[in-house]
Amino acid sequence: MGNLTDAAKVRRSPRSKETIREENELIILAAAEKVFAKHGLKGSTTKQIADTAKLPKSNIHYYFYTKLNLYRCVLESILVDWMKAADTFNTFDEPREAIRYYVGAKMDLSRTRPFGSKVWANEIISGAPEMEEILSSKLKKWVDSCVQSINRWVELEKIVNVGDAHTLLYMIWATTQHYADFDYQVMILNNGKKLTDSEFEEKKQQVIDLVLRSVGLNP
Amino acid sequence: MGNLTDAAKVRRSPRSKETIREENELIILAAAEKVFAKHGLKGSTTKQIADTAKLPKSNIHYYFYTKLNLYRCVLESILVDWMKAADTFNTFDEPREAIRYYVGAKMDLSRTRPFGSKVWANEIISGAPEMEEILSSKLKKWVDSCVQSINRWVELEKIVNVGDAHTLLYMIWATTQHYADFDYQVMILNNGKKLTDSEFEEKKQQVIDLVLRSVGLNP
DNA sequence: AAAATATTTGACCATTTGGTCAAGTTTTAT
DNA sequence: ATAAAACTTGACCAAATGGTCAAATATTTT
Repeated sequence: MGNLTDAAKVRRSPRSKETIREENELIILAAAEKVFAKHGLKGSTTKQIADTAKLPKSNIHYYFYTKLNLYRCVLESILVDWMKAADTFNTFDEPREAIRYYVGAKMDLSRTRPFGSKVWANEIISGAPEMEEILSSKLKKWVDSCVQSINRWVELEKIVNVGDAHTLLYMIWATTQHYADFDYQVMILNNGKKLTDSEFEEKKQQVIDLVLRSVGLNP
Repeated sequence: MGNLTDAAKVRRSPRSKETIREENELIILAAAEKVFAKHGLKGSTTKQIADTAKLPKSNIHYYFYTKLNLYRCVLESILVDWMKAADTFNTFDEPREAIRYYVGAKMDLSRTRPFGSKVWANEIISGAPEMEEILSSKLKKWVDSCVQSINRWVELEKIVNVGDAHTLLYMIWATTQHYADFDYQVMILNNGKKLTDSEFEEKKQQVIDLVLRSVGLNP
């Protein structure tokens, strides 16, 4: 057993300086995202998160103080990725390109970070008690500028008149996030097998085409 | 205080025979649907449900034994409404009518029974631990026949080729259920006001038109 | 009317929960 | 080298939880 201690020493030494905090925070955030995705804020326990992170429970509290604070940190960390995809929407002049890029990016996020999407879904479903501010400030502003873009495209007759631009946005959000939030259902209806990468790329293209046609654009 | 007892007697007497159980079960189911929608299975407490139902906690256990059993009963009761709307999809020959009717019915359900939709959403998000059987039997069968209908429409060139028919179905589900599951977000982005009945009818028509165009049909 | 059945309810309990704390260990700064 | 700061962790706690039970009340059956 003596050499085991030596091995541990060797393994631990390269882990240098202030990275300890960073590393552990990332481990805990990832574990928390997974657990919160499955059970929501109230349904998740700090012990579950600790076990998932393979750390003692006290450690979770040492880094994040309370469960609620950890939950907020998870939500915020998801928002960063969320906003990156969103920001591009208004940078394209042509609706075809804007929709293609944005829908594609949202589909990719659903694929790469399904737990994050689920945590957000849970939060909104339960009345967004922690995210009310962000929704009515940050998100509201982004949506307003999106709506303007869409309305301009309608005026320029680049897309058909969809009535309320929000309706189109909601369709895009709902459809793309469905592949993350309801991935289990998607799997069951795919004969119990998870979508392969190439299958997912197919669906992504199909979703893009559906959305394009829905506003009168020929894919 | 004597007449208060008399009043109670008078009020209670018309409540006849075996309706006691029926009445209470309905009250508890409604309360449970509301609470489960907000907090999920694990996050909800029997006390919350009891308070919402304005009954003592023991009463909930008397009628439904355990929290898990009550949860299952709620899910089943929602499924009934769900399936009613679903059954009609394959009764129409023309895709335009089938889509119009089905999307309309799903939107109406989102409006009239948002809590039910949320409970299902929560259940699927958390991996459908209680509904796995139903998903892979009942739902799978219905979806398969739906997919056939859609594929036939494609062959007859009544709608454009959407690739995998599932993609279209998911878009319909996701978009319509968005108005229930994310109603809080919809409200915030509607300047903090709930959608009025006439606003909702507008959105419903817009969703129908988007879906119709997405498969190449002119609304 | 009285026996049998169904409903109501408060008191109670073992378990689980989020969170604290202090004693130990490791890493960094001097 | 050694003091200071940061990290680790098991033991612990008050509050909340799902569920039980028996006694009281109401309803139905005979």
